[in-house]
Amino acid sequence: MRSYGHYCSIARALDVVGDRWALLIVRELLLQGSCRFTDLKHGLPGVAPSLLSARLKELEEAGLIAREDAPPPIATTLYALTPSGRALEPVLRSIGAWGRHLMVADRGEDAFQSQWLAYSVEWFTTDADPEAPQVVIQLIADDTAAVVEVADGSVKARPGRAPTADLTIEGPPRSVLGLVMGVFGTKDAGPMGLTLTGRRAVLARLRPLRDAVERAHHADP
Amino acid sequence: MRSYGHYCSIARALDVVGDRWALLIVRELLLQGSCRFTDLKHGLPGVAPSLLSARLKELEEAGLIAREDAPPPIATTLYALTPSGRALEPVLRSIGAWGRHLMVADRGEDAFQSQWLAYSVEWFTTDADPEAPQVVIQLIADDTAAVVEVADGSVKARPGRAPTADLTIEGPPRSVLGLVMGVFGTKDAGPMGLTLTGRRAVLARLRPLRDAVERAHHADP
DNA sequence: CCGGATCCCCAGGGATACTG
DNA sequence: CAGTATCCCTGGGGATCCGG
Repeated sequence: MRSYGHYCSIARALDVVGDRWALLIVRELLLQGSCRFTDLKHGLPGVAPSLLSARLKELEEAGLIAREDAPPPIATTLYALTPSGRALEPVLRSIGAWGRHLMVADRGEDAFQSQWLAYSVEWFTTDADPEAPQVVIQLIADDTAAVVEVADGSVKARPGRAPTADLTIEGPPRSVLGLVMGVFGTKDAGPMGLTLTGRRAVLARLRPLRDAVERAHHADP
Repeated sequence: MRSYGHYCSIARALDVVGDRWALLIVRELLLQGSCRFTDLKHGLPGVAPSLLSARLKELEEAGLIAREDAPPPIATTLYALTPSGRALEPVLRSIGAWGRHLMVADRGEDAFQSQWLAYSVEWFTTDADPEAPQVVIQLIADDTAAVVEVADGSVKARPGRAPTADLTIEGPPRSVLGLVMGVFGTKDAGPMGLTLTGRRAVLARLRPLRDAVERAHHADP
């Protein structure tokens, strides 16, 4: 990317990660951990392979990414974040927090992946009752799935399915996320195309963090 | 900007503010407050007026910016952030925090402005001794100046000059910021081209916050 | 199937000039 | 002062192809 030419830490940061797709590549490496070119490509629907290749090279030169040749049985190159790249997590968290208010709009054809479902819950909700016993919630959004474990005041989420869950929420991505993030309540679950199986009460354990944009509106309407 | 087409709050946020210059426009409005087209242009060296005009229109449509026609005596249009735009401050803070480690590199010809000097100090340093009386530090970097007031555990900084200061630090931007941010100590002030006037000891009141990238390296080297 | 490289084409953005 | 208009060029989307 062409430099902004400003002696300012924001501008210099954007000189490095302001290119198209750059921060989304970091997102995928953060969520997936060390992974292959193809895994990245799959986690970034719409990216041209040539562009992905070019960005990876740039980010490697900038010291955000390291490529490691996997040991013999695998014989492929893996991409991983360096400490400097991992230090971008707060940036992605704050951007994601700001972008939450854009998730209610239905754009229909957007791609969706299970790791995005997982990070949304883990980053933007908290355990409403740290003293209560652990609960497991299974989320199924279209063909993606994630397991949410709420316990000891923290919320952990990962792509995949659990053998057993206290509650299973199934439906389109917008509805699953909307319910989990508190955009609407269980009463509206039906009209939103959701199917809830199990103890609905455990949903109360998941408290959505206050949205940054809403908070700003409330502070100064 | 072309949409990424991901149903993910990070990607949707970048659909809105991922365009070139967009976040820097927000930076200027955050630092300068409500201001005119020309003020923005001046705070964004290198931007083409046509591009600035286009971005302002886009950001206005996205609801981040509002244009207000100033009252009669002025008769110009002012641009200001809406609450939604102001909610981007944590994003700019985290990006700026990550970009701090890029500020040591000397790129020589970079533009520099007093409001960037001010926010760097205010965002990334803290009062090392909240009980001690207020101190005022005058920073002069080339032709820009900022006043830093340290008191009651907080650091306030603004562009401009103070009638009187406990300490005046003058020199090239990289050196002034390097000293204030703790990259080097007062012993190296001479070689860095700095001139210190007043009580050097008050510099100890300014404690730089730990750099995110350094912290990441230390956690996992 | 993996990890790219190559090619074409268009839109986004840089530079400069110009106008209400 | 507050933008538009114009020109040009690069960056990136899309598809295809190629070596391992």
